[in-house]
Amino acid sequence: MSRYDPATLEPKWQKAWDEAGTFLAQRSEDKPKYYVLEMFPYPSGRIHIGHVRNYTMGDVIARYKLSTGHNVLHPMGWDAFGMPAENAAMDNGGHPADWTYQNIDTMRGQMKPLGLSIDWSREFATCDPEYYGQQQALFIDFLKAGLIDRKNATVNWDPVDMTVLANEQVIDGKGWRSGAEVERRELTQWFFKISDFSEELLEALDGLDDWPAKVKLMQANWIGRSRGLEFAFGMVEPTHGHDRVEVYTTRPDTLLGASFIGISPDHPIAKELEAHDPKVAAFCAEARRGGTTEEALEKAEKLGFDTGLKCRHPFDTSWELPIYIANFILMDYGTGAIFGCPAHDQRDLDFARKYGLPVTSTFVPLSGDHTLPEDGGEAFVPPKSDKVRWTLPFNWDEEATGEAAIDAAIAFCESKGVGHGVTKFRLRDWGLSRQRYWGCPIPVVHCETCGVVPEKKENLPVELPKDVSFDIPGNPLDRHPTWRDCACPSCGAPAKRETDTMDTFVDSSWYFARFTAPRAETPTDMAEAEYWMNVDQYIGGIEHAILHLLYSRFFARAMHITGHLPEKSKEPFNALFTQGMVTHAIYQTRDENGRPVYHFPEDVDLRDGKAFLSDGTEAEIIPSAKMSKSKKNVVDPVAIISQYGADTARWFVLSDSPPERDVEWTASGAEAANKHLARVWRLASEIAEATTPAGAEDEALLREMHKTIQDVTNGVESFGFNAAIAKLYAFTNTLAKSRAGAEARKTAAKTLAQLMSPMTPHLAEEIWSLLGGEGLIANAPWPVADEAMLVEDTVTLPIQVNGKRRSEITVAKDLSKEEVEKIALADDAVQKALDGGAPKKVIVVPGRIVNVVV
RNA sequence: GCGGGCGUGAUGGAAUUGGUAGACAUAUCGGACUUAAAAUCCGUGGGCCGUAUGGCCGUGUGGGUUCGAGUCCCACCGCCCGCACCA
Repeated sequence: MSRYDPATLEPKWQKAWDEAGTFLAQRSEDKPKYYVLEMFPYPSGRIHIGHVRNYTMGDVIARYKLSTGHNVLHPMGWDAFGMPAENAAMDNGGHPADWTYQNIDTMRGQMKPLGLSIDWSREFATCDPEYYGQQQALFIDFLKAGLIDRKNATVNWDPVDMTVLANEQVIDGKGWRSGAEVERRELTQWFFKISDFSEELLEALDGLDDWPAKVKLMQANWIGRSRGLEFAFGMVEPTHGHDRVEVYTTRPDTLLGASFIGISPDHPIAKELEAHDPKVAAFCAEARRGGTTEEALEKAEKLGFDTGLKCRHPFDTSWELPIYIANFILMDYGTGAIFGCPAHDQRDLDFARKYGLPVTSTFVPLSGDHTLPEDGGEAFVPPKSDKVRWTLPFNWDEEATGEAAIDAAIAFCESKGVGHGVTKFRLRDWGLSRQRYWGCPIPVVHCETCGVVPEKKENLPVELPKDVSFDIPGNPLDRHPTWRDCACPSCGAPAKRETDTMDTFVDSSWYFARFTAPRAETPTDMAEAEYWMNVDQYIGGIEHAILHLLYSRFFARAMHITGHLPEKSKEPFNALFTQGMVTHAIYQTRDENGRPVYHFPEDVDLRDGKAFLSDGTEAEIIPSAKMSKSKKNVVDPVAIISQYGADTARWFVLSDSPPERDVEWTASGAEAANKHLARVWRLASEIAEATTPAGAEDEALLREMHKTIQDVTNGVESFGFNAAIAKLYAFTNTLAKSRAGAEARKTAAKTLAQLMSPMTPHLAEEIWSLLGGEGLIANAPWPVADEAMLVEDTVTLPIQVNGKRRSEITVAKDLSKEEVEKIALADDAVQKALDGGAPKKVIVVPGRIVNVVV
């Protein structure tokens, strides 16, 4: 007998699918459609095992939906703009486009052997001018619809390289290449007005029933709706034309605990002072040091500068509060000014202690030991829903929750004419400008007479020039000799092109819509979008829970407003699944200085759970670490496929862990997966030649088969791939041991192949054809469990005594509670526990359990 | 720092969502087949006590709710994801 040989059978079936056009998405009204999409990859150069897992999951769904009678759309493309291509050009020369397209070719070549059911005819890369030209058309439509704005934003400025840095290029507050201290600088930028949709994006989360609750919660917190008070502190002495400081606070109830006013270094008052006072200028320069991330701001040492200016408290004009410039206040938030209440905010308390400012509690706990912050305790910050005792209420009960107090405080302030209650959102507008070459050019022109003018649509795409160099920092578009110069689309006079390009999040915010009509002359084709949208199942990493998904939700709305998507697509992803990573053990030794040295898995021998190098040295095993090239704990899918075949890789990445969690890649696990597939192949080959007559064991096998159909179907439907695979293992064991007749075993083996076909499609096709299945298994209708074969007439119930399992009974399935109780109480173990007495209580959960309390 | 999540045998994990903890798989050990090895097949497989029937303990740690907790609540510890210019 020949053996399981994926190296010949996998290409054979891939060719068969190709020739039959099995996975070309077909629009037809006679079948329901199903659109399954995995987040498309960045073309980094090689696929990694995480891609294999991600795309295999999508493939299982796609193939399952195909066999349940759907027109399936399962496309693939490339998120191809971005910094790595420019960094490669800087480091090694060459052009970002060449680097990117070569990587795409490599990765496509690595992906195709996986046998994914992808409609490759729809493939595109976001750096194709055909794609980004349509993106420019969208930009122009958004601009005309008032969905885009221009204003200032803070960026990381590298004063040595004279360039804007991405957050990831700022390491410990220093530029990654220059090592210079980064400073925060303001620049005029383009913005999508996503904050206009804050309320809607928040409210609509409720309708996303098939999204993970945690993702919806993260988005809700990110959008961050808050109710607060906007009001002004009058200044004791006006300065440079300013006589008041506008603040927004979510805790107006603590207004009587106010201690100081804090303003951003970029606040208009701070800027005035900076221009006139070198000491203020020095402080502001110091305060602007470091990166722009929220994390950096929160973790930085809190610094303040006493301006000497004072404000009056709105409730008591004799009460004067000092105005500090503080480095932790961002101009982008609220009004760029706050009042500090040290008793009820730890950051304000640290600040107050550092600068010797007063601390006044406005409420204390209802009971228990409490050291007041004025006496050296921590800031008291209970949840707003907790009741506390107020020592300084204005118009509410002494015992009230923070929530009630805030509402009462807003009402009180409004009645006194001190400000007004407002609802604000944390969500900021989406700054899309990037001072980089390798992105979609922003299609506008700056004209001296006409101002900012959008490019004419017939001139799209505004293509990136090819003749650029990356030998000096900064954006090559800025210094390109001719590309910048153009004619104003409005008046025809000489003008300058915008040299900023778009954030790569823009590219990925509508690619799912483009897949429905990837060659259309407009961004989308409404008929195609009507048919294929929405994405029925979207699959990707949890790291995209907020930004990518929120931006896509905004884009879908904006595309609807501008007539590029139907109403129903305002929420473009019906269901979302976030999968875990693939991890791998790290093998580590130490050099003479105690520094870690890492070793590739293929250079390590595993014996008795220990790892040894070729020279016999034992290496430490660090399990389940995120794969990283520097730690050398990577496995190359290409090597796995050539060693075991794609089906083994696919089977393994699905088998060991629930899809939403991380899975640990182990050599022994991959080996075992391969052995199992070889066993299934052997089993099917034997069954193909079997001639045993029908017999008494047929029914037991078929019953088990129907149960397996049910379990595997449920598993696939609910993303329980690992559980489905466990059932398939169990059923393979049953089939291997079965003495049923040849016909029953053939039926069982064909069904087994069908149930395995979404995971191991090549092996499944091979078995299907071996056992005389009709056509391709990929097109065969999914097996349906026969309800009659699932019914059991008896059930085994565990008997607990005081919650501990002591015995079990087997009873008729529909036996009454009273009868079950009677049988349970008669059980030896129960009798022994009762010791002649009567039970205190008997709990009978039908079909589940009996618990006797003694 | 803030927001979100995760934690079960030597290992990856299962558990019908509050009802028999450890399915399925890996490592290990034992056996069959073989001159031998590989492959394959059968068995063992949380800890402790016991020849065994069985008993006690056990889901990161500590507490709580419940007839019953891996599952719910509170606190703590550890790890992971995100924090708006990485993709």
